[in-house]
Amino acid sequence: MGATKTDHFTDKQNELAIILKALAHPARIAIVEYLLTVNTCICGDIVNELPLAQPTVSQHLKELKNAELIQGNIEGNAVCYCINPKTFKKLEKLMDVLFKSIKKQKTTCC
Amino acid sequence: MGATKTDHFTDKQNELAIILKALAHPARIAIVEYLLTVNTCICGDIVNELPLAQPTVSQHLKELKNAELIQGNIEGNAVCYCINPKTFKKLEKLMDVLFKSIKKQKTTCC
DNA sequence: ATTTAATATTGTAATATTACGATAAACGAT
DNA sequence: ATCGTTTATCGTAATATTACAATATTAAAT
Repeated sequence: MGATKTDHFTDKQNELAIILKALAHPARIAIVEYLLTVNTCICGDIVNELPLAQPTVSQHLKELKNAELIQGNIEGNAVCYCINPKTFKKLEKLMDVLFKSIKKQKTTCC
Repeated sequence: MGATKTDHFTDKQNELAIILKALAHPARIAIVEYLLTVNTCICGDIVNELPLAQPTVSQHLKELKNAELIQGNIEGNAVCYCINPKTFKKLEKLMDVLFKSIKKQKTTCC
């Protein structure tokens, strides 16, 4: 016990859960929003922007990168980060299925 | 250390993170999807539907209820659950801001 | 009043997340 | 080669999440 029983759920359910989980932290939302305003920046810029220590920011960046929500390219001794629109589009599609289902529902509740 | 530093982020960032976190588990996505197909059901139906023990399902339902993604109405000795469309619409609006920003971005990356 | 059925809560073990200091690794500049 | 800059990783403490057995609660049925 303790670990999520991913085996028992569908691939789509697990995939959506992984992307949502990567976004489900205010620091990571802030990073994404920041990247959307500046388009591109190095890790140090994000460290300056957030009220968190450098290793913490680095860890959040790693999680966003693992979920493929962002991309990091090495530029000399710095790393240039940016949004990976592909994953966001995938997320949008998955969420759209949910949102459309909700709009189709007629009964409010029991 | 250990706890999320919610104080340092905006209300919107925290609000979105809380809703996403509530959805960011395959079991809870499965519950939401199931509720969307049946519109309304009692807790026991969800327990039968999922590969999880009754207390685990009850805990997931509580989290979805805390985030106001679902609603639970007492019906005799059973509890009738259903989707709360309001929160999903709020989520859709918050996500739409992100998705639109991504579409506006011209530069792919560094 | 007792029994049955449906949920919730409590307690707890296993695991995961969050945060950061200390340190390492990688590169450019001197 | 050494130094400064930038980022990642390691180690670790605090906290949160996930899961379930056992138990409690609630209400209907007998």
